[in-house]
Amino acid sequence: MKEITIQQNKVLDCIQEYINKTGFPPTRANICKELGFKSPNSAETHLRALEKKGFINIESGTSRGISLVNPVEIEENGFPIIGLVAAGSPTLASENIEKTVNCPPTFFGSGFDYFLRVKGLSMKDAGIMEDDLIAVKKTQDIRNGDIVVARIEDEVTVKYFERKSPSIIHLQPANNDFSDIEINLEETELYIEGKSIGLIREN
Amino acid sequence: MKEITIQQNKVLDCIQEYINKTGFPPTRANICKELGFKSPNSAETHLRALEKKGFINIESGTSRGISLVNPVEIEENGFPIIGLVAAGSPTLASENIEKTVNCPPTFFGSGFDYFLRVKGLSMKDAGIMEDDLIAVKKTQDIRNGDIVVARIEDEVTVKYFERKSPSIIHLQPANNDFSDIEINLEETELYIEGKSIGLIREN
DNA sequence: TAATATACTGTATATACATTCAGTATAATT
DNA sequence: AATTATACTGAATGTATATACAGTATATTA
Repeated sequence: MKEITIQQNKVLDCIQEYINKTGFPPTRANICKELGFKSPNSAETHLRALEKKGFINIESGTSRGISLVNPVEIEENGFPIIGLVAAGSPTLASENIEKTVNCPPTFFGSGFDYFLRVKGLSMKDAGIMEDDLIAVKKTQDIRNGDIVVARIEDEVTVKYFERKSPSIIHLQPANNDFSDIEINLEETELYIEGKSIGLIREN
Repeated sequence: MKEITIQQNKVLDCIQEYINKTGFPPTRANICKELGFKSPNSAETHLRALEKKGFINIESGTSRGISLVNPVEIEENGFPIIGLVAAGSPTLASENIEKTVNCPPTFFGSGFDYFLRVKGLSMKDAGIMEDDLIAVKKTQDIRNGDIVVARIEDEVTVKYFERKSPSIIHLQPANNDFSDIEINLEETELYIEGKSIGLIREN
């Protein structure tokens, strides 16, 4: 965005205030009245300058055809999106972070830690589709039926959690094309990264 | 807020969409073009009715002097959640708003207008489950395969959109337990409230 | 039965508005 | 020294726009 002069900034502010106050943009005459100009051409030339510099759009031949070009919102501390790779643990290392999503920490009721981008359709019948973002809360407080992010040896997967016995865990997909994974904790290492407490889909 | 007729609701939606699209309110002629009216007075009378019922303000003698009384979505990045009721149009009237969700307007790429809480499982195979919140963008720019919020006569539903011929539209569920809805536009009134551009699930 | 609200078409018109042209003047570039 | 951007006044003009008026028609309310 190019430089802006003091007068042009006044005009830009004037437009913003006018829209906030009335709900629609000002005419040239409105701007003149607000800023004390005596000729509509004073507003006109400032508007042309603002358009040229990319701060506003002007719809030609249209009354009040001014629209603000909103600058990109400031990216505050958002939540990271982590890609779910077939092998490897989803770490918060920066190289694994696709981008960050700006939303309140309490977006899904209780707090969560990161978003995980889902690959595959193994949880299709639970309404979790390819490329969905599941909100993951890092916790070991897992109950039967929870959707968990589990790491078996080096492979990360999203499944329903079902404890059959103290040492036998079933990880169940929500898709008939996939089979249950039975894990004997005495033979195989299982680590629960966390559980899904919400979902976002960007179409 | 008083009752609103279907036609008046169309005009209200039209105004909102126009502002979203252009940044400034429509003229009478703009509304006529969008909704297929042939006389500017058609828009005029609807506007007067909407003003009388308190949905809009009209600044007399002013071009494009229409302002929305209830621009809920502008309030601090809060987007309203509207319940999907079997009968009736999802309006932004305050009594229909469950609560508001705080998230950036560009959360799903392009802008959207409100969240609709989904009832039933007719879009189950598209990963849309009961009580999910779909992000609805009010628009008439619909393409085959889009997930739309449609109103057939007085019933609101979420389905895939498929235009079979200029006057035949299929609304397809994503669930084998449900059947396609075939609509002949010459016999049945169909109004597209908007399309789904994203989804949020709160577990 | 009369009155009112809804839902339109169609014509007409005063004016609100965008936009161009003609100037004046100052400061910053090239 | 010439050009360009900024910062205005003032007048003129075509048209974009609001809005009234005249109809037609149906449904609802008092």
